[in-house]
Order: sequence, then structure tokens, then C-alpha cells
Amino acid sequence: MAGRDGRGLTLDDPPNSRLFILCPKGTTEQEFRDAFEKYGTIEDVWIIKDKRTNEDRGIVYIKFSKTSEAMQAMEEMNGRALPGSNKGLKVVVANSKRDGSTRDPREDERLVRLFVIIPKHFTEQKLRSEFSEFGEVESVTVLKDHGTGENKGFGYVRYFKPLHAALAYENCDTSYRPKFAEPQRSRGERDEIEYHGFPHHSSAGQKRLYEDDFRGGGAFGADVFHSGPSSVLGAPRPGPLEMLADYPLNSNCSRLVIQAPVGLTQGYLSKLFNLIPGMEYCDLNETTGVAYARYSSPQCATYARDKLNGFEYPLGSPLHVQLADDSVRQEYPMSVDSNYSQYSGGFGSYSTNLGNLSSVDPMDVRQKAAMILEKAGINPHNLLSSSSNAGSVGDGRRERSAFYCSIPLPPPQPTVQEDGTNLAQRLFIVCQPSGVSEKVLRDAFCRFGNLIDVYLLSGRNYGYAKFASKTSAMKAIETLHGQSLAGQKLKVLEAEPPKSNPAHGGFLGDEGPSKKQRL
DNA sequence: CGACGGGACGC
DNA sequence: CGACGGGACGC
Repeated sequence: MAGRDGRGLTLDDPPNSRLFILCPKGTTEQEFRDAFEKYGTIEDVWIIKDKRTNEDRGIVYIKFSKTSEAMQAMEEMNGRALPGSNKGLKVVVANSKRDGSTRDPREDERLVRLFVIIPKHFTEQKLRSEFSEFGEVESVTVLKDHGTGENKGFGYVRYFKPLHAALAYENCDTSYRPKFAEPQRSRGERDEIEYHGFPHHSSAGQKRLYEDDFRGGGAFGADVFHSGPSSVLGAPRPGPLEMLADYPLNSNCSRLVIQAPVGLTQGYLSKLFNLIPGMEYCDLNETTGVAYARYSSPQCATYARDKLNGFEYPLGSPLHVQLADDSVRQEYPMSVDSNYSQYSGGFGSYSTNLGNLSSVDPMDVRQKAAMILEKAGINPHNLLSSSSNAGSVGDGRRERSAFYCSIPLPPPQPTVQEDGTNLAQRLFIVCQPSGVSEKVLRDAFCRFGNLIDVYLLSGRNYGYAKFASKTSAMKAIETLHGQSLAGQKLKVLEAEPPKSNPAHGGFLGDEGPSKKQRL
């Protein structure tokens, strides 16, 4: 495997496995081997000499078979002298041959940060805990859609030490497809999302949760938009208009039309939309579920739409939020909104802790929205128009029932991580007529146990579920086939083997033909 | 102190 | 009918 490409392209395979070492002239290959072999398998020692004079230039390349071996050697030998010498070595990762001798100031960046593919339901907290087994994680980032806050399916993990990144690279589950991340291009590099541990979810209480809107911790007090100009930093705090002034805009509409699940009340809907700065009113017809909201600027309104459109509470009951057509004029006197003012007093401190847009986690609004509704004790059963299932799970006191499904389902079970060998059965899923959110799918399919992943192809009404247990998969078929989820008719069949089988052509990955490819 | 060689399966 | 996803960081 190692020597497949004779012409110099194997030098950096695996990545960062070759060291560039400045050393005293005259050091012999054996001396290098003696000093470095304890870190792993040395594939090559190459002492550089001047082509013409054959003079030793005090440079040696040492190629290890594994990244982690090279990292450990670098860590321990950099600055150390070889026996019989008093001169410390300089040991760094060698550049690739074509990059030559250019010294990159962000060199370390390449050694500690991994780019990984992750399940769509992963949180930063989950990603961090998954990768902590290889060493102390400095920070993690999960990329999210700017509009919806949906996890885009990949992220970054940054370690403090190159060795730990290498161990993760080599040993993490293959489904992460780890790569050493390219350094971020421009200087704005500290943008990485610091996730400051997991502490205050359990005990610190609701208030604390809401106050911690900011990545940097709750440095800003609550009520940014309601409490006027002074901040903890003493600088005047911009109002919502200034803060959202740069939000992408292609409309001058400040008003939203909302279709809410029937059963959601005026008060809670107001609280949801008051999470976005600049809300002036939010007025719901509780009979039809249609609401209108107005914001102080088109930017605010657009931002609110992007954050809350598609928000599902309960699962399978998304809010539909659009910019209202302002050519149709309507009167919404502020005074009508007496319900809102009543609630906004109580919840004002939770709202709108947006500092500047670039530091806001797009997920925050939705997380807080979910918390508001859950904390409010809104019972999903009461929100369902087709509630054939309501109350039928008599034991469902603590367990979340699958209220969105046409029949009762067993309680949710944890999903499992795919490891390249545990895929036991794939299912083919069709949702008619249109489709259903992945959240709903996951909530339904996980209930049979051993679910690895479930998804619909983008823009399609069909997709796949992967199980690590055939029994679990068969139970899913038996139970769900012919039922409906959130009003969508479901077909669930055993999947045919994938059509595109990369059994020929390019290089196969490091795992070779696997069970996965046969399923 | 700072950047790139040598070898050459055997079906 | 309905058959195989997605991959680079708010400049």
C-alpha cells in the first residue's frame, strides 16, 4: 500500500508523518535511527548532502509509518540533543515536496485541527465528547445552515496537541472521515466556536440558560434590546436596527405571515417571535392558526423568518413563516396586542440577547424556542389536529410519545455510531406525497433500536435508514410500513444494494470492500 | 542553522 | 410508481 506511487507522492502519506530535522552535521543514519526508532516504525532516513560537494547540510528527513509516531517524535525530540552532542535538534513536520521550504506561520494549525463528517443531529457538545477520548479538545465547531440552523453534517475538532489530533485521525470511527483541516484562509481566525463545557444544562436553572446566549458566556446581561444603551463594557449598545443592518435583505417588508399549528396560543407564539429583536407585535387567530407579526425593520423580519420558518414544535408540525405581502394593507393597531404585552413582561429577559450577528449561533433561537414551549408544558397531543394517537400510549408519562405517527410507537432509543462494520440492514423509505423532516424520521426510526442514520435525499420524498441490527430494521418495517408520519404516508422496505459500487477505478479507501458496500 | 535521494518485484 | 446524500470555517 505504501509504495504505490514511486514518484515522490508517497512522502506525505499518511499526512504529517514525515519530519524535517535540523541537526549537527555529520550525524549518521544509525544515530538517527537509534534516537527515533522508539517512537515507531521508521520508513526512511534521508540525510541531505550537497549534490556537488557531498557536504552534509545538517538536514535530515525521517519518515514514519504513522502520523502519531511522527507527532510523538516531534514532541519529544524537538529541542533535545542527540547523545554526544550539546546542540538541540529542531524537529518540525516536513512540508510536502512541492511546497518546498516556505515557512507557514500557521503551520501548527494543520496539525491540531480535524475536519470531520458528523451525523446531522450532532451537537457541539456531542462532538466534543466523542473526540475527547483521544486527548483534550480545545474547541469544536459544528457548521450550521445560516438560515435554518440545521447542522450541515460536518465540523471541526481542534486539539491542544498534535499528537492527540493524530490519534483521533487514526483511531476515530471511520464514518467521521477525518481529514486534517486546511487552515482558515484569512486572518479572522479566532472565529472558532468555543464550547465552554457542558456544565450549566442540568443544575443552573432556566434563567441561567437563557442568559447564556453568547458563545463567550453570559457576558452580556439579558434584555439587550429592551434595556437601553449601556452595556457592561460601558459602550452604547446598538439597537436592533443597527445590529441587523447587515442582514441580507431583498425585501422592504417588515411584516410576517405565520401559519402555526392549531392549538398554539397567542402568548407562546408571541414569546417565540419575541426571541428576535425588534418585534412590535405578534397577533394570532387561535382558531385558524394564522398570525401576523411586525418588526421594526425588514432586516429583523427577514431574520425572524429565517430563524423560525420550519421550526417544529411539536415534531412534525412546522411553523410556516413568510414575509407578508405589504401591498395588501392591513391594520394591526398595537393596542390589540394586549396578550402580548402581558407576556412580554414576563419573558422579556429571555429575549433577544443578540450581540452582533456574526457571534450568534443560528441554533440558539430554535433551541430557546423549543425550551420556551417545553418549559411551558405545551402538550403535543393538544396541538394535533389528527390526534388518533393522542393518549393511546397509556404508559407514556415520561417517555416522549410519537404523537406525529398514526399508531403508537415504542419509546425512543439511542442511535449508534456507524463503524464501518456494523451496518446490518438498510431500509428504503418513501414519504408520500411530499416528505417529512429528518427530525421526525429519526424520532420514529430510532424507536426500534440500533439506528445508525436515516435521511431523505435532498429535495426528494424518498431516502434510507441504516440499522446496526437486522431485527431492529425488520421491526421498523413491520411497524411503520403503511403508517403515516405527520400526515405523510410511509412506505418502508428493505433496500436493494446500492447501485453505485465503486468496485473499480480509483483507489479504494483504507477500509477496502466492506459489508457496507454490499448492503 | 531551513527543504528533497535512491532504489528498481516478478507475475 | 420511488432507488442511493453530504464535504471547508460570516470576508
